Amino acid sequence: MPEKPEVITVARKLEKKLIGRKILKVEVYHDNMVDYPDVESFKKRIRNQKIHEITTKGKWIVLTLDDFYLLFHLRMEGKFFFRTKDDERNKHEHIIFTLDDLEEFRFADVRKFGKVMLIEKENIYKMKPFTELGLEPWDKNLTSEYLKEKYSRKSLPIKSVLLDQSIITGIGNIYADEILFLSKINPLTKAKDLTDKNRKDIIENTVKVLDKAIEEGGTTIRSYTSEEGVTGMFQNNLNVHQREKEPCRVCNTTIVKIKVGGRGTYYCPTCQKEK
DNA sequence: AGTGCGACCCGAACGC
DNA sequence: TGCGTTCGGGTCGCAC
Repeated sequence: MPEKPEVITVARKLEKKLIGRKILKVEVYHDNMVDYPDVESFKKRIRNQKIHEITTKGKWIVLTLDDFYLLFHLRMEGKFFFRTKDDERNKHEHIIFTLDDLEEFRFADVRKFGKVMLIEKENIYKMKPFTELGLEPWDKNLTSEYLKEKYSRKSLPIKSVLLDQSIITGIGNIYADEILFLSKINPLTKAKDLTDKNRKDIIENTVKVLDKAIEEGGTTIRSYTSEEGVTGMFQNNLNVHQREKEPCRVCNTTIVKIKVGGRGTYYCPTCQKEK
C-alpha cells in the first residue's frame, strides 16, 4: 500500500505544515508503535525539538529535528491528521504530537502496524533501519551489474526479491507486479536466472512506474488514502495489480492471480510467459 | 547465508 | 439478513 510514491506524496504534504514548527510534547496511546527508544525516553527527548527538514529513505519518512531524526513507517495503513486539542481522539489515532502553534499532529493506524523511531543524529547510519536499506530506485549505482551481484545467490522468485528492501528500497506489492508486467518477466522466475536485459528492464521500469505514480499522487486502493481527502490517481494506470479476471491491456489475455511468497501476485500469462 | 513462515493487527470481503 | 471465517499488507524474528 504505501510504497515509495505514497511515502513521497505524504512527506511533501507534511513539509508544508511542519517545517519550522516545534514539538512541545507527545502522547502515546499504543506503546508498540514506538520502536526506538523506549516510550518514556521518546516522550522526554522529543520535547522542544524543532522540525527543520522532511525527506524519505526507503519507505521511511524522515524528519530532521535539532538533535534527532524522527522516523515514521506507515506500513499498510498509517496516516497523519492535523487536529486541535479540542478534537476528540479517534480510536485509531495512536501518537499525538502537540506543536508550538497548538495544532496537533496525529499519527493514526487502524492496524497498529505503523512505527515511529527517534534516533540520535550521530547514530542514524549505525543502526537499523538505515543499515539494512538498499539503493533508492533513482540511485546511479543501481545498475544491472549491481543487481547481478545481489541476485546471484537468490533462488527466490523475482517477485519476492523485488520486495527485499536491502536490494532496491521502496518497492511494495503493487508496484512489484507492475514493474514485472512492463518488463515482461514471469513473477516466479528465480532472481538468479534473470538475463542482463531482464535486469536492465527492471531498473528502467522501476523508475518509470514510480515516477508516474508520484506524478499521480500515489495509488488509492481498498481503503488506503494518504491523508484525509487526499486521493492518489495511479490506480487508473495499473496494468495487472488487482485486475484478476480482467483482460490484459496489451494482449487481451485474462489476468491471473497467484500467491508468491505468501503475497497476492497478478500477471498476464501471455505477456509474462515462463521461460 | 538463504529460505519459509508465524506474528503483529483488525476492517473488509467472502462464504454459508 | 446475519454470522463466522479468511484475507491482506510490510517487516521482523525465529527455526531450519
